[in-house]
Amino acid sequence: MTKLQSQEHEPFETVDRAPEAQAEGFATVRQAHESEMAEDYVELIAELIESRGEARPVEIAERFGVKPPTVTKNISRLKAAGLVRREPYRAIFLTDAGRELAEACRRRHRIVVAFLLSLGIDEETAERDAEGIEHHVSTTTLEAFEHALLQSQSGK
Amino acid sequence: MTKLQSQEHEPFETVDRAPEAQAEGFATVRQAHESEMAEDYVELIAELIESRGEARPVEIAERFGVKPPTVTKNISRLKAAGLVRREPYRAIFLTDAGRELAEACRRRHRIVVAFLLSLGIDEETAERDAEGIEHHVSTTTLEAFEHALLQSQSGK
DNA sequence: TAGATAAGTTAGCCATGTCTAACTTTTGAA
DNA sequence: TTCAAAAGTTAGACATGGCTAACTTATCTA
Ligand SMILES: [Mn+2]
Ligand SMILES: [Mn+2]
Ligand SMILES: [Mn+2]
Ligand SMILES: [Mn+2]
Repeated sequence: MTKLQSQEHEPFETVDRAPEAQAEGFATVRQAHESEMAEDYVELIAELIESRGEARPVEIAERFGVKPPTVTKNISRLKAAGLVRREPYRAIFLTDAGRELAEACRRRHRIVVAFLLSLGIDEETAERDAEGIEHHVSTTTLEAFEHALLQSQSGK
Repeated sequence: MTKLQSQEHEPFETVDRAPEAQAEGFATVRQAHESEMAEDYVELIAELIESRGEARPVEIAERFGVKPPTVTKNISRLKAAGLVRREPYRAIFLTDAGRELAEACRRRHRIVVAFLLSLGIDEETAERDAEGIEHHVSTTTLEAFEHALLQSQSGK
């Protein structure tokens, strides 16, 4: 309660930023979008392997809501990136790097969802929003979410 | 404190969802990314008009951290979408539709930033993360952010 | 075990959003 | 008032991530 200044009608101040800082922000968003496909794929592949024993293109296509050729193309990109291992017409496996990335993404995903749920948001909305938000949450913000989550758990 | 079940080591449950619901979530993310360029542009254009009197391609390019030809191309897309009005080599104006979209985006942006700040996140990180997150926040979630913000204001 | 069906791939198309190089228009200073 | 510098545009390239159509391979069932 030490520093109120003068805003009455305006709910929150607009933060003024240097052009260069702002540009960096947009660059960060673009980078996040570049990694997004890989993150979502390894995450889903890990979950399919866990729940179904293996990850098959049909299933992946169904879960993402895309057509099979899209999956084929993207899987070959993941392979080129060293995240999956696989032979044509066979199931898909994660490399060590893929598994590590998947674990980090699943953890982040769970935290984001749990955090949204803790705000009283319904499950469907929490999952839908988290699917996009997760890729834009820095380590700092993720930690803040975890912290807030602990608070809400002890306080309830 | 009425419904603890049985998780001990696992911090949060993974929400199991029907393939179709999951696919819808990813479709929502893809749609958000389709509107993203338009949203960020009208938002920035509105801010430039407000602070500098007009919105010029050079300035837009600098703030986004992209090259001028990218701005030219994107502005022509916005024009085709009916969000801006403009003649070659002149400054850029928002149409009524553009102004409306800009206002909604600016409001949403401010709320997301304010919410992140309320979690104790530093300004730079809040702005950077918000730039991506804002496009994935549903009305429901935005309202939850506003609500949490009110709580944190009264409680502090 | 043959043949039908399901799964997966290939080829080629498209939209988006970025870039560089080269050109045009506007602006402003001498 | 000219002309150089700054601003803006055009053309053409590229990567990404979707798609359909047509083909190939694998699986299952009669
Ligand atoms: Mn996602
Ligand atoms: Mn996810
Ligand atoms: Mn943004
Ligand atoms: Mn995004």
